Order: sequence, then C-alpha cells, then structure tokens
Amino acid sequence: MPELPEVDVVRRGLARWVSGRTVAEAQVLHPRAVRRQPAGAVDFSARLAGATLGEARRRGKYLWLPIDDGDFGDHGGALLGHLGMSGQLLVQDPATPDETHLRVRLRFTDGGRELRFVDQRTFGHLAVEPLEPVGGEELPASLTHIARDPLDPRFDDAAFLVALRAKRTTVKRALLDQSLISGVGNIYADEALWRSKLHYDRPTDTLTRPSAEGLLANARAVMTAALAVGGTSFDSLYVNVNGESGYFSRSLDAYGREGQPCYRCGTPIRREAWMNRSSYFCPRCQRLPRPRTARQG
DNA sequence: CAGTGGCCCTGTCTGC
DNA sequence: TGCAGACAGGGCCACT
Repeated sequence: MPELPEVDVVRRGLARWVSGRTVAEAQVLHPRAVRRQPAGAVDFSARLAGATLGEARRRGKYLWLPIDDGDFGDHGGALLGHLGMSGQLLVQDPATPDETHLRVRLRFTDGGRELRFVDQRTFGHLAVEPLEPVGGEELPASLTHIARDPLDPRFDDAAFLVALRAKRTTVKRALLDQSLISGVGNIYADEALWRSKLHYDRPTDTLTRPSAEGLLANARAVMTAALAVGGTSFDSLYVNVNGESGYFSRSLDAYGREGQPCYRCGTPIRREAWMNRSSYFCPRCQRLPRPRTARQG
C-alpha cells in the first residue's frame, strides 16, 4: 500500500538503476497491467522496444520515465506507472525466477538487471503515453488533471486553501481529491486529520482559515516524516521495498489503531466504514461541530 | 459542472 | 475442514 513517500522512494530507485538505459524488450505477462494503454499490450511493447529511458519523475503517486519516441511528436512520450495497492517495481538479475505476480518485464540492451512490475491485486498499471506541456512542464497525457502534492516546491498553498474552503464536500473527501491535492491516501488523510483534531466528515466550508492552514501543515508534516524514514531504508536493488520499508512499523497515531488509546487523551480510537473503506479517528479529539452552529468549529 | 457512490482485483483472515 | 464474507483502497466513471 504505497503512499507518496513510498512512491518517491521508488522514483529514486528508478533514477539510480534504470534511467539512461535502453529497453531491448518489454514483455506483458498480464493484460490488465497495461489496460490503460489505448492500443493494447502489443502497442505498449512496440513503443518501448529500443527506447532509452530518461530521468525518473513523479507527480502524486504516479511515476514516469520520458522516452525518445518520435511517434509522439515534439514533446515525446513517457513510460507511466502507478503502483496501486500492491504494485512493486523490482530490479532483478535476469536469472532470478519469475515472481508469482510478475505482470511486466523490461529487458535492457546492456544485458544487465531487468525491471519487473509485480502486482498481486492488479490495481496498478503501466502505459506509454505522449507528454503534454502543462504549467511550464511536461506531463503524461493522463496526468494533466492531477494536482501537485504538498511536498512539491511549486505547490500553491494559498490557492489550495481557497479551493478547499470553497468546496461543498467533506474534509477527508477533499484530501483524497487528486485534482485538489495529490499524494494523500487513506492512511495519511487519517493521520493529518488526527493531528488537526478534525472529524473526517467535517464540511470543508465550515473550516476556519487557521484550521485549514493547520491541516495542510499537518499533512505535509506526516508525509515529510514518512519520506525521511522510507528514504533511509532504501539501499538495495529493490526499487520498491513495499511492505518491508517500515511502513507498518512506523508510528501511526490513528490509522489501524482501532480500540487502542488515543495518544492525546486516552480515548479508544474508533474505526468507521467510510466510502467502502475505513476511517480511524479519536471520537473525543475529533468531533463534528453541531449542524448549524458550525461557526464555533 | 460539481459532487456522489459503485466498482475493479486477489490474498488473507475471521466466523459459522 | 470448508466455505462465505469482510477487508485492504486509488482512481475511474456513470449517474444525479
């Protein structure tokens, strides 16, 4: 379940082990892994064969490597990936036996280590897409609606705060809205809300400016701390050490702590069903203001 | 147009 | 022991 910090660890791994190499062959072992490729798996493989992979980039939880594909015109193309819930990108010796859930294999012309996309639940995917100029940089075509993440130096705090408070939705939905802010998943949303003492169903238009500012600061702090931990655990050939990167050994304040005491007040953390998933929160620290008296926040 | 909710997947775990 | 159901959840997409 990689969240943004984990994805950035993967990006660094790709930059170290894969950027600059030329693809000899791209094997698709499961069609679902390339389901976003408009012209299908054969097209995916054809576009990668012979392509040299450029600098590893990331936006939110998406990763991409530019490629020198003349078919895509002036801006070129990119190999785009999303790990979903269970995706891993592994750099493996070609002699290593195939992983059970190996979906895509990239062999390189230098005969060195392969890049393998392994994904048990197949929520992740790879695709080759054209790059498009957006806001002074080039993004894969399907990412143009994805907002910057709060760790991006060019993330616009003021614009985010205005947009957040103008929305007619609830605060956790807004945190997970990738067109508003990217890279915040279910876990970090719950963590940021706990730090901010905000209930997940709090209407965004009842947030005071200070509470909205605090929420953004807390989301950024949670992710920065996680990135620091993930970054230090990465020093092997495993581009993604998903599931073994200290993800669950990391100290979480709310997520996954149902029934355990809140670190602030001791009240048992509660889990509630929310949008076909779960929300963890402290029922005492994170209360909903009474309807129609929301100004008192 | 903005907001809402269903759905895609499969391995693991729990309860009857 | 076996089976059914809950659960994990990011993002797409149909619908209101």
